[in-house]
Amino acid sequence: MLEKYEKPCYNDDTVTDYRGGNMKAPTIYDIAKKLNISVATVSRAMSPPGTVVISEASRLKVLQAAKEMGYRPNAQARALITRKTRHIGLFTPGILERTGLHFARMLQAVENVTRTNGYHLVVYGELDPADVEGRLDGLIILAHPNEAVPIMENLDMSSVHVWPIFAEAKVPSISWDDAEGAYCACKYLADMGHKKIAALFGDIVDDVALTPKIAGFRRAIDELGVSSVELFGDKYPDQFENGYALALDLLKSSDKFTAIFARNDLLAVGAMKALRANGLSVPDEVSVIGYNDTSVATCSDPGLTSIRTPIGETGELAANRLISIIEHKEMAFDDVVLPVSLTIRESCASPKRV
Amino acid sequence: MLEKYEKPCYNDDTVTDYRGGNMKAPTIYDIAKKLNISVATVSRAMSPPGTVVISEASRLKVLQAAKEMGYRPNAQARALITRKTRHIGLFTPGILERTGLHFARMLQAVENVTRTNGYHLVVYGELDPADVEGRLDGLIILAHPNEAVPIMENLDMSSVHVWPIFAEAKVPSISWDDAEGAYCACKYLADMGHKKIAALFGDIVDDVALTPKIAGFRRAIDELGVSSVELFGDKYPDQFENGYALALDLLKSSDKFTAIFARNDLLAVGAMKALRANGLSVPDEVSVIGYNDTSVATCSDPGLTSIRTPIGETGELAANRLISIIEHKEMAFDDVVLPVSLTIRESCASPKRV
DNA sequence: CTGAAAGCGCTAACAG
DNA sequence: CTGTTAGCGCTTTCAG
Repeated sequence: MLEKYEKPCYNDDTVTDYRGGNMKAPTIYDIAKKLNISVATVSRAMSPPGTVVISEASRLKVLQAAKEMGYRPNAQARALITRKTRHIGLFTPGILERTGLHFARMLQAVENVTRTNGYHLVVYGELDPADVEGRLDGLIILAHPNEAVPIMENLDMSSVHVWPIFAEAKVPSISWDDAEGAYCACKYLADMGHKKIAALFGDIVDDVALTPKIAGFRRAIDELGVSSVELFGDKYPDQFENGYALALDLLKSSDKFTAIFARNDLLAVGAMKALRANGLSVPDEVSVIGYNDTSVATCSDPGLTSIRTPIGETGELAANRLISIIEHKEMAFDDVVLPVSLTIRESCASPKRV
Repeated sequence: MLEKYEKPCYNDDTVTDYRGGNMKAPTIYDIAKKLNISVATVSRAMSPPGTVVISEASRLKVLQAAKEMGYRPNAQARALITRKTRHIGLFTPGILERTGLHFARMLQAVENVTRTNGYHLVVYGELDPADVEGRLDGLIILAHPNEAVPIMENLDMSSVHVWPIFAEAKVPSISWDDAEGAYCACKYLADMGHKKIAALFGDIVDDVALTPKIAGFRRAIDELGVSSVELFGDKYPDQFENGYALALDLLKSSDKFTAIFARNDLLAVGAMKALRANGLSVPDEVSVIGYNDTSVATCSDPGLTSIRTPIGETGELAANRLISIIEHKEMAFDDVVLPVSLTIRESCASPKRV
């Protein structure tokens, strides 16, 4: 009976535990041989229940033997024929600089979803579409449109784009509402009674990712009838230092602002430091509100009131959607814009300074 | 001439650019057919120069055709036969909670090294050795020994362990010198004139990862002839809150400390906040030194003097060493302990309070 | 130096 | 429901 298998069987019949020795890993041929059945049946037993025709008895018998023998399906052989690698990529250029403090939160969410669904997450700080072709089932692009678009255009696989602004209609996108966030921050300040709000935008004006925040801020200013000063520019590579420098500029001018809205938390805490260095207390004399609600907001003193952006949720959603697309549960989906919220701490109060 | 190839050729002769149409990707058979040579020669041309016998003329001819046809080697087919996947894993449980603020720095370094060497980095927040078997060429284990050891014992591949303490002699390890770090912090304080130093250790005493810090701290205390108070316990899940609470406990006691050494930066800034809340100024009345030199140290006010641990360097070294092992350039290497350093900011000064 | 042929371990028709 | 068989795309002896 055993002779009919032409494929070589490397392991003899005494194999009970692959880990025990240093022989080659058992294959479906070894299982088939041991059970006197065909490799096809073994293969069928290995595929997810319900996706293939096989008797319950066979499935159980094979699974049992496989367990005893320490069998592990060979991912490469499977991928070679199914054309699915069960790898999902995450492209995130400038892990530290750009995505900064958000990154761990995002990665954790994405990794959790991919792993739970049986995918392996491959992380790239740089990416050439050519050398991931055929290695990935799909890609999550966590990048500024400037970097994302060239990738998307040459990519031969499913992908989703995550960024607080839409990049392209061609690729499904997940983002969060930065216009609303900036509006909300500004309104919070105005509602407290602030009449002149300074905005620390930092980066260069034509940065597409900054646009929604500027728009939201300006809309609030107009609607709420308060006045504003907008500060741009980033002299230093470090956001904290930029916040410090920008706030200093602000103080040198004669603007009678009583509140500062910062484009991100680092800029905000930098500004707070400059304020204190100039004898101004936060929030008694000047209120400061940050953006992103990162760990620096939690541990600054006073605690920084900040707009919370749904980083983790975004990552989770992106991963889930990508998997749906890959598995054809969902061929396409509408772009999603997640809401932001306000985390109130101690850095804002009604204005006392005039 | 062409009939001799039994393997099917899916692409006709007009193929010039795979991207142009939606036919299947070209294989070595397509190249061989076009060039009227054997697939063996094509295969040889694809392997790294010098590793295989082939005439320079053939190699160039094949490479040229491959480029024109948009050929990409199939990673799975190659892996199936070579038994090398060119994937390296990074196991890092509790990406956010545990590895916290370091994580991005470490990941960036590791990703950079792996990518530069032609490897793809797969990240795992949880890992069962069974389901990475055969998918990875090696694994970087960035985990507390409690989590690392069970993994290492069941792992069937090369691995290196990264943690500020040795876990096992069996696996090469890279770490940094926390004993020296704690000593150095304490000495810095003592040299400034502090006579009683409080240590905020936070976590439970028997945590193996804490041991070197405690040992280093105590050695400094003994050698330098200063006195100390050690505080343990973590009431809250959040380190910042723990720092705050621990400092409060300290203030309630009658200890006449003038300086605080904190086990990590978050604990330190939490303590600074508690100090200020009690009307004590840093560093005028109490000096505070942190550990790890993370982003919160940079942006706290006053800037937190902190022990810098070489996270990025560690990741880089770990990845390089692992690759050396995988490629048999280095069969084994000595465990490495990287030095730490002191980053001086504004949170420490000579004691004025008595 | 090059070609023919044998697989790597697995899945998927296609028969039975 | 199960077995046979033909590959997936590539590397690697082994001849020539």
